[in-house]
Amino acid sequence: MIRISTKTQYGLRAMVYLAKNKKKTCSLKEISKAEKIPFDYLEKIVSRIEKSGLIESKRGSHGGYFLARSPSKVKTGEIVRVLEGREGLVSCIADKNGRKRNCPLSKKCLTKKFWLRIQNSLEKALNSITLANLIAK
Amino acid sequence: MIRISTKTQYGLRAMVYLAKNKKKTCSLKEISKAEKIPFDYLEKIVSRIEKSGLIESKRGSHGGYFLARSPSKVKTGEIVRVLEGREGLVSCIADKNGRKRNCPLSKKCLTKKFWLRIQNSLEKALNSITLANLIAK
DNA sequence: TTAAAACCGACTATTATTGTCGGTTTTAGT
DNA sequence: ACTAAAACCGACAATAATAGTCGGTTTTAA
Repeated sequence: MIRISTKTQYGLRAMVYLAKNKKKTCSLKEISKAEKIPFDYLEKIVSRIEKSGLIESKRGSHGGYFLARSPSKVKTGEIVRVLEGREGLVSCIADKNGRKRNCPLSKKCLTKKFWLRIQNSLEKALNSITLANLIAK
Repeated sequence: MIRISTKTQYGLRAMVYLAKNKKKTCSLKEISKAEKIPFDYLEKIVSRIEKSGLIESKRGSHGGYFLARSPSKVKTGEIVRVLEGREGLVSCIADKNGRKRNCPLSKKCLTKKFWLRIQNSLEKALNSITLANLIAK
């Protein structure tokens, strides 16, 4: 089966943690311990998410991270998109620096529309679930 | 976005080619040329598909490959599963030599069920489309 | 002033992907 | 029987992506 990178899994876990603790700012140390994610790697991941605007940070002592919006306003699809990077389930679908290896068939290719359809269905699934849904159960 | 490997893309294209030419046996040379897939790589891919039983081969001169079933009986999900290998969208979901890196949280993890849900939705999409559907349009 | 935190860029190790190569075996046609 | 075309096979190699590490700088509350 197609794999989700552990980066994305870590990232989602971190986001869920922030959603569960949305009253306070959470330090990387805290998240890293609670979720058993390597500290330095987590930093890179969270910094990436922060740049996307999904979370915000407070620097200095007693600093940390917190959600930029309420958990019910954060779709899991947004998180996955930020961390998985590249656009397109297959390389011949659009680019946004997922690098488009131009398929030599393009026009005639019967599979392109198919992959597009799968991609849409996947995105639909991801966008139908929010962080609030995840912490609800 | 999550990526489908080019191996799987090649494999699907090859299968579509066989579906379009289901009257005859098609040689790798022929498929490779028509679909612009590196010959040696294609061989590896097709050999893998053959072992799964989705296609059959005839050896020797005038040999080649052909579908083991009618295109309407071959779900795209089967092809993807064979080529993508590993089970589970995330590593903590089952193993079948996708190698399970055991998640230290397991029980408490709120995200596992989520990934499972996404995986199901993806499989459903893939299993709802057959080779016949692809060549129909 | 100090300690705890975010922030940053470069580096490294490991693994997966995408091929390539050199050969063997099988088979139809001559 | 010989030849050419094909499948079949295992090992190798190059590249890219992933996962993780490291050494520092900057900011801020106490």
